[in-house]
Amino acid sequence: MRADARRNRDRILEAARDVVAERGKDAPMELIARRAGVGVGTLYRRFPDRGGLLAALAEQYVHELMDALDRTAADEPDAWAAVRAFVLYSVEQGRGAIAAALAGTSAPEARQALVRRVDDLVRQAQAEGAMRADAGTDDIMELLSVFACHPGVVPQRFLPLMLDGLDRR
Amino acid sequence: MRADARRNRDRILEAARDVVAERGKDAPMELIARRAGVGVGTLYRRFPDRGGLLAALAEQYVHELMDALDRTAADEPDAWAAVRAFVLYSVEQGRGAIAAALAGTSAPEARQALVRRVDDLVRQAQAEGAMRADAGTDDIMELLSVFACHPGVVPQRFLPLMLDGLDRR
DNA sequence: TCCTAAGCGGAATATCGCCTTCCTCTTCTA
DNA sequence: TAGAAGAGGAAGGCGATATTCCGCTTAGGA
Repeated sequence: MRADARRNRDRILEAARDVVAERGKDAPMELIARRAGVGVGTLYRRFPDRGGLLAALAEQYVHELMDALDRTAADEPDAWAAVRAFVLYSVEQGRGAIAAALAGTSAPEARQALVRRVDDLVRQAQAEGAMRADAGTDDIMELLSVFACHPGVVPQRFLPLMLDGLDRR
Repeated sequence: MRADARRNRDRILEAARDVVAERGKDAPMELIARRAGVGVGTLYRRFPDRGGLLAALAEQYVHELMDALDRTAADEPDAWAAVRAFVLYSVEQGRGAIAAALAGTSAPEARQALVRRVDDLVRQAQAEGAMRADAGTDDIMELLSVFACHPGVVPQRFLPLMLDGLDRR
C-alpha cells in the first residue's frame, strides 16, 4: 500500500471515530470523508462498505479502552477507584457513543477480552468492599452506553452521581 | 366538531404519545396515523403541522406528570420518597422520551408550573436531609430526559442506582 | 528523470423514506 | 334523507444519502 494511501486510511478512521461519536453509526459517509479531508471516492476505496469501516473502528476502539484500563489500573490506589476513573475517562472521551453504536457489531472477541478485564477489577472492588455487591460488570459496560447518546455536559454531571450510586451501601 | 372527528383526534394524540416516545419527535407521521388506526389524511386534517401535534402532546404530557406528582406527594411518607416515586413512575411510563423530545418545544408555561412543583419537593427533601444538597431540581428534570432515549430495561436498572447517588451523602 | 500503476476527488446518478396534497367515497346529524 | 363534514390512501414531490465512475494527480521504482 502506498504511503499516501496508508495516511488517508488513518485519517479516515480518525475522522470516523469522531463523527460516529457525534452522529451515530448511520452518520453520512460524506461527512466522514469531509472531516478526514478526503473525497468520498477515497473513503469508498478504503472501506467498500460501512460495515468494514465500523469493524475497523470497533477494533481500534476496544484497544484504546484496553489501554485506558491498563493505565488507570496502574495509577489508581485501588480497584474501585480504577473502575471509576476508567468509566469517567471513557465517557469524557466521548467514545461511549462508539461503544453504543457498535454494540453487537463486529469484534466480539476483542470486546470479550475487555469485559473480562473490567470484570476482574469489579470483583476486586467488591471484594475490597468499595463497590456495592448488587451491581456488576454488565452495569459498568451498560453505563458507557447509557451516557453515550448524551454528549456534552450531561455525563459530566450525572456520571459521578451514578458512580456514587454504585458505591458500597 | 363531529363526534367521530373528536374520537379520532383523541386516538391520534394517544398514538402520537406512544410513537414519539419510541421514535422521537421526528417519527414518521404515517406511523402515528397507522397506530391510531387512521389515514394520514385524517391526521393532517386534525393537526395541519407537526408543531401543532407536538404542542398538544406537550400540554397533555405535562398535565399527566402534574397529576402523578400530586399522587405521589400524597401517598409517600416524605418529600424525598415522593421525588423518587415520581421519577420512577415517569420513566416507567416511558414518557421521559416525550419530555426529551419536547424539551424546549411548546407549553413552556405549563412546564414551568411542573418544575416549580418539583422544586418545592426537592427543597423540602433537602431540608429534611434526605437528598444531597449539591444536586437540584434541574438534575431531576434532566434525569427524566437522560433515560428517555433508553426504553426498556435500562432505566429500570439504572434509575434506582442513580437515585441512590442522589441520597444524602 | 521518467513511467505507470495506484490513488484521488467529486460531480453525477440512483435510491429511499417521508411529507403533503387532493380527490373520491363514507358517515354523521339536523 | 340531504348535504356538510370527515375519512382514506394513492400519487407526486422533495431532500438527503449512498454509490459509482472517470479524468486528473502523484508516489516511488527503474
